[in-house]
Order: sequence, then structure tokens, then C-alpha cells
Amino acid sequence: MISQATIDRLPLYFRTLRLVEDEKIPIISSDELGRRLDITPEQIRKDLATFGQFGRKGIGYDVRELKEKLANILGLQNNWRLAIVGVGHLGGALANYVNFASLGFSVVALLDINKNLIGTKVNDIPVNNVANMKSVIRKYNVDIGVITVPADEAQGVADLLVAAGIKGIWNFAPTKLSVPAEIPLVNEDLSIGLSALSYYMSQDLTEVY
Amino acid sequence: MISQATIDRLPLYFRTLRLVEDEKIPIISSDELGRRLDITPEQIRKDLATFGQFGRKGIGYDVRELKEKLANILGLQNNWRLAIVGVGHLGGALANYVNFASLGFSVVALLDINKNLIGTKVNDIPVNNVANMKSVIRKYNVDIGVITVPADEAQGVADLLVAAGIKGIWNFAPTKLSVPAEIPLVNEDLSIGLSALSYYMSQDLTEVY
DNA sequence: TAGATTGTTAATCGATTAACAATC
DNA sequence: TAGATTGTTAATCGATTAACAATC
Repeated sequence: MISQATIDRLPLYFRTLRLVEDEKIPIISSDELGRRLDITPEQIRKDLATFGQFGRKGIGYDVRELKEKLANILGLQNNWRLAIVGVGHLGGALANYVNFASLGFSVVALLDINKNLIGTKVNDIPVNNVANMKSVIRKYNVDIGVITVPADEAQGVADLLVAAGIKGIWNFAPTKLSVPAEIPLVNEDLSIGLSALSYYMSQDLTEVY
Repeated sequence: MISQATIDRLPLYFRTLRLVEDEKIPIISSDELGRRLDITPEQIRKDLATFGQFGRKGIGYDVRELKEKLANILGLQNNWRLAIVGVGHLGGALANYVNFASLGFSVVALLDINKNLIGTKVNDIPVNNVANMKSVIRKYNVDIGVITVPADEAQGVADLLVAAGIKGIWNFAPTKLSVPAEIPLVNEDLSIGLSALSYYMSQDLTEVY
């Protein structure tokens, strides 16, 4: 079983390798990679060793090769297709988010319950009726459902997505979702980070007292 | 030293207690709280014990009281004031995000380098020139700087925020920022979660082969 | 060869889980 | 009293760090 912490560091390695490749640097050591990311070289070697032997002793890692290996481990070559459910401010922002495309994700469909939005387009992507979930997911070949509806509607949307045969769920609603164990679910709860920041800021003040 | 994992669970407890309070339930056990959040009751009791004795043996926790205690531990009573730097799709979405207000955060200023945006308003919040960072931070009494600019501009913005006397940084740019150790920094890297989801989805497929 | 660097094993550290006395 | 539930100590588990042989 590979730890969540390790999985979460792989995208950081991947991103940095891309930048290093742009700099025309062909080989990188765990030391240099660690320096760029504030991660210890031992940690990096350990993480990578989980998936195989990608480096050469005494030399380092081939930048392009390691980058490709990581893309494959992360499944980025799948070119996953996303549908965003809930075209509010956040959903709309995600529909326009360019960073996804560079990782091989594309937003192919939007869904909402608002009659005024259905039929319109956001960033050239059509807004469909949530009531047609199943046919929309099938028609656009959607792999990942992105939930950006209010918390109290999120479980209902998750149920619809699962019933429609979605392969994974990316949830931005601040609520615990119940989905079958075989459907990967990642929660993106913005209030956690902001609250944690508030905590640390308060601690600093406390030290002053 | 209190673990990051513990800090990150406190907002979940807080949020659930709010919902429970709305249900007019006066007392809750670690067991019931855990059931609602998919967290073991032992974990919850351990987390809370870090900060004091909030429950009553044989009874449970007073919902309202524990909620207030958590708000105080998290520093939510500070009513932190946010400035968003980078009024693109994500920055604009955050400027409109209602969930923050209910946690006591308010977005009081926006900053951008785009001449066409400077002087306009988003959700009634004026867009200022990044060049005037220091005076804007002072004028609006900003505590937290939110970075929603492209990755290659993020460090520059962070430097400006620090120089302007910001108390904390919430960074959405996918890059490692260097800031003084005394300035709390929380990274909100959306590509990590999405890449992790991709990884888990790929694993599931692998099992089928 | 000497220096650099990986991959891996062992040691340490920290977080979670289990157990249970205290007590309502 | 019996049952429920906390707070805390001990046990376990897992992740990180240190050390170093292998080797380029």
C-alpha cells in the first residue's frame, strides 16, 4: 500500500521536472530536486523507489525519462474527461482553469439545475440539465465528476454521478460524501486550509502576549 | 507541537457541530461526531484533549460550547480581512465565495496588474493596482493575502505582500514560495488532488488487467 | 582512482488505535 | 446500580530520516 503522502508528492516532482526540462537540464539529482521543492533528497529517493529504479547511481535521474515515468504512474496519459456539476462562481472558474489542460485533463461538460444557465455556454462548454445526468455523462464520455454545488446538494449529485457510471469524483463541497469504495473520491475543502491558516496566525499572536 | 493532521480536522469538527446545533441537538458524543465524519471517536477525543477537557464523562460534549471553543482555537473570532491578488477566474470566484463569510473571513480588497481591471469592482470589492500594494494593505487593514496569479508571478507577489506587512498567505499558485518563517503560509494546490485522483483511477483500471 | 549519487536497510520519530480507569 | 462516555496511558502502526553499500 502506497501512502497518500507519497502520492501527493508525485505531482510536485512531475511539475518541477517539467520546469527543469524547459531549462534544458538533462539530468537532476535528488539533492537538487529536493532543494527546489523543500523536500529532503532521502524522501524523494524513497518515494521514487516505491515504483521502481529510475535513477543511475553516481549520476542522478534523467529528467525527461523520470518525468514520463511519473506521468504514467499518475495516469496522466489517460487524458481524463471532466464534467463540472454546479456552474456557480467556483464551477465557472474551474471550467476556465488552464492548468488542468497542461496535465491532460479536459472539461467536456457542465451541468446545473438553473434554467437560465442550461443551454448557455461557459468557455465554449455547454451547460446541461442535471436531470439528464446519465445521458450527458455517456454522450460526452465523462470520466470524472467535479462537484461544485452547495453542501446540502452534494450527496444527491454524487449519487447521480455514481448511478451514471462515473469513474472518479473531485468534490469541492464542504461535506462528507458517501460513495461506493471502488469510486475514487478526492475532497478539495478550501475552508480547511483557510481555517488552518487562521489557527497559525492566532498562535503567532498568542506568542506575543 | 500540535500535528498538522489534528489542525486540519478541527474545521471538520467545527462545521459538523454547527450543523448539529442547527438540528437543536444540545449534546453529542465522540461516537456520533465520528459517525458523521468517518473519523474514529478515539481520534476525535485525542484531538480535542490536545487543547483541554471539553467533555463530560458519561455524557458527551455540549454542542454549543465545544463549537465556541473550536472557533476560538482556530482563531475564527479574529474576523480576518483578506486581499486577493490576481483577479482572474479563480480570484474572481474566491471574491464571490460565500462560505468564507460564515467562517468570519471577509474579502476587503482585490489587486491586479491589468489596467482594464483596476478601478472596476468585483462583487462590490474594488480592484486596486498591485503597484500600490503597501498602501492598499494598510488602507483596508488586510491580514491575509490570497495569491491567485500565475505560478511565475507568485513569488514576486509574495515578496510584495510580506514587505507590506501581511500576517498570513493563502497561496493558490502551483509553486513553492519562500517567505519568512514567521509568516504562516498555506498552499492550496488544486493539481495535487486532481493528479492523485487520476492515480487512484488508474490503479483501479490496473487491477482489471 | 576519488567523488557523487542512487537504492535499500535500519533506526527513529510521530500519529493512530486500543485499552481502561474515572465518573457522570 | 448499570450503562455510557470521556480523558489518558500504553501499544501499535506507519512514515520519515539516517546510514551505507553499490556503482557510475
